[in-house]
Amino acid sequence: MNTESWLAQLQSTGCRLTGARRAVVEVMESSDRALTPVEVFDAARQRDPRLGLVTVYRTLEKLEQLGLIQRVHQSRDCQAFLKAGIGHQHLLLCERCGRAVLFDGDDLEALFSRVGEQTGFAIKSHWLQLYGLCRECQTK
Amino acid sequence: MNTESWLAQLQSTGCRLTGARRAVVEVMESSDRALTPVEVFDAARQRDPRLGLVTVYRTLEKLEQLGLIQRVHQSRDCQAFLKAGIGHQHLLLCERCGRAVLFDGDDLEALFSRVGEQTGFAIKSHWLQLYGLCRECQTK
DNA sequence: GCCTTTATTGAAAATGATTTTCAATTACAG
DNA sequence: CTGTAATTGAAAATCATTTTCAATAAAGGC
Ligand SMILES: [Mn+2]
Ligand SMILES: [Mn+2]
Ligand SMILES: [Zn+2]
Ligand SMILES: [Zn+2]
Repeated sequence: MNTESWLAQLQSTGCRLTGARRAVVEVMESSDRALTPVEVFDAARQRDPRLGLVTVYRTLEKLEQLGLIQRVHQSRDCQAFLKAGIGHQHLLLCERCGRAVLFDGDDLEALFSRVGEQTGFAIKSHWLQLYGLCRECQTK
Repeated sequence: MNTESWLAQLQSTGCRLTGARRAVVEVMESSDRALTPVEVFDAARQRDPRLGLVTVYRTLEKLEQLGLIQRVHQSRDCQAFLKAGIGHQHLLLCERCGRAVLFDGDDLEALFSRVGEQTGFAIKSHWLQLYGLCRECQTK
């Protein structure tokens, strides 16, 4: 259960440990797909029925600041959140069920230097996402 | 002046040619950076002071459907629009001034097959954006 | 040019997501 | 256990976008 580690990190930055935060953390930490604030709200409310949507927004903001979750941009929903990986990674998303997988080890240096030369830009960072169908969704 | 070509395309799909559309087209066609609907509104209003923001939204939607402009997602603004290139291309954005450059000729096939094998996903499409500083912004 | 038809327009209202305000509650240091 | 300051949820405010609607004007036929 990684949940305790997330809660410990929250606590170490001066946050108090509440039922509302625990519920949101449990939902985010155990989800393998990006969730919108309302989806987090619906899931977390089952653990803490008093929970308000406002608190979900506030907790997501805190978790993002701590680098425990990341914002996921998609053509439709740009406000969904997913647990973050460690270090530089990229996302692979299932177009059907939304499942998300992180991967690393891209080698784009050659591309960067070519584009840098052609355009005169100094390239600082990049953003790569792959879309497809996960194993389960391929057979349905 | 490519503006006329955009207007002709609009007309060929049954649209009427109005001052409002002409203003929005001129702004989008001549901008080298992504603009939000309000930015388009402010710029286009100088050509057609009567212009309403609603019409900007409606015209941007039409231009996007025709493939003349594309939506640009960034960490902050996910609702900005930029003229589209031809065929499969990627974006390079200046982090300072917002200038946008399209480029093509990425070779990511090796990466796709490796990630596909490791994850079991069938990879269908991808999304790549580079960020950096344009030549002008490097020297300031 | 002058009608007629019908798409287009902008103002205002409606919607939906997010943020702010605020008084009541509660975690937790002492 | 107590005092205090952080946290909470409800309600109100804000902001971007969409819908509604009556007035306007583009384009085609004359
Ligand atoms: Mn990378
Ligand atoms: Mn590509
Ligand atoms: Zn799937
Ligand atoms: Zn620049």
